[in-house]
Amino acid sequence: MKKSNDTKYAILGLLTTDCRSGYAIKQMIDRSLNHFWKISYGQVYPMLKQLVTDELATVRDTTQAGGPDKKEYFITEKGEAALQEWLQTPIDKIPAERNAVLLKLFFSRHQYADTTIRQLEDYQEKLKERYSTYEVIEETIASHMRNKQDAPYWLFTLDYGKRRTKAAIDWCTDTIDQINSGRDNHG
Amino acid sequence: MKKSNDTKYAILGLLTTDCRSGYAIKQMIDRSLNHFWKISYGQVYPMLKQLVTDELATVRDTTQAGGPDKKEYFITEKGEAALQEWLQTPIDKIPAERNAVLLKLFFSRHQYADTTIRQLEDYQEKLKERYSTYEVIEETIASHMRNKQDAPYWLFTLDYGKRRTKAAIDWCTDTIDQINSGRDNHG
DNA sequence: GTTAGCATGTAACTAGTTACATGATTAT
DNA sequence: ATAATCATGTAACTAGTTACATGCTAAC
Repeated sequence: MKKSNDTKYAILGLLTTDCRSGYAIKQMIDRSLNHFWKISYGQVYPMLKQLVTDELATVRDTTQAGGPDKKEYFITEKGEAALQEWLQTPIDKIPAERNAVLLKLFFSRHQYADTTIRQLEDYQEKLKERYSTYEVIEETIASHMRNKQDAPYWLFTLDYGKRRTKAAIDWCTDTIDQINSGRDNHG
Repeated sequence: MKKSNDTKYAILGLLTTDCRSGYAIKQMIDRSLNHFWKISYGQVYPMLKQLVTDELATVRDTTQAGGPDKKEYFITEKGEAALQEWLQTPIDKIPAERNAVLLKLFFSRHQYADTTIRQLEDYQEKLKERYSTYEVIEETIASHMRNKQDAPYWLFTLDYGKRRTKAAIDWCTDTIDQINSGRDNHG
């Protein structure tokens, strides 16, 4: 069983949009795929090299007027075939989220209710911030919409993030309430 | 800035429940923390060793009548202090979920609507399975309820998982509908 | 002159997975 | 006998992060 390395296909897929350089790919992931994918330069550049080695992409050195030199990558036919094959392959298992907040909550009988509530409030605040970044991503996608074909799919992924984040925010409110009412009963 | 290694505290925390061996810890995580944490034996055993080295736990060899030998671990006072300190520390950032389904959806203009829908249906099915495992976890927690003090917190984490999974299931339904109605318009 | 943004890359590290190896006991 | 469950562990690997190193251009 070979591992299919989704990050490889994230990069390959982005070569089908306007992203042609390692820098542009990193920017794009940070700005528009941020809610379900992330990557570091330490992955981007070696992987682009690998794509060329595997003949899934070609590279061309480009000198820009008014900007530093860069490398432009282009997906090959073999690359497009590989991308489509990957798109058709169903995922084998649901992504496992590792959530340190829940881990702490799980052991919270070792803690005063106050401290637990503070943790949940802090988490909720971060979730709200995240929710508001979805608005930013929505704008980014809207302004990128020369690519009309991509737009609906990109907005679907955004909707997913919003709904799940909303569910988590609401859970925080309700859980804080429950801890508070439990505390009142015992105090 | 030192990384605080949450897995270490997951194990340390479980030593405050009835789990005393590496095997028991692994079972517990698979059965009751499964929806927000996972671990492999390749982490458990070396980490238990590390806890002893760091004096956060002690170990005792135990021979069982009717069972193989095992090692029992006990949290020390230093360990309990470390656990509490970790519990009080707020998380620095929201866990980033890497979701290959969304990644594929993001590039789905390269794919027939049928194939995209099949992916979403497959994902939804897996989500429903996962949702039903929450019922199992709920039972496990209920049967473990000698530890009455832990119960409410464990059920909170379960509620989180249920709500978020429900949000994802509903999103699948709505997204499939939208893709279908879009296809009708263009066909 | 200095900050911000564009641009490319590597080395060392940390975390986590997978496959392997061993062996006891209990139930079918 | 043989499968399931209990029990412990390591080696090799893969993925991903962080810190570092370099250098250009444009705007303030």
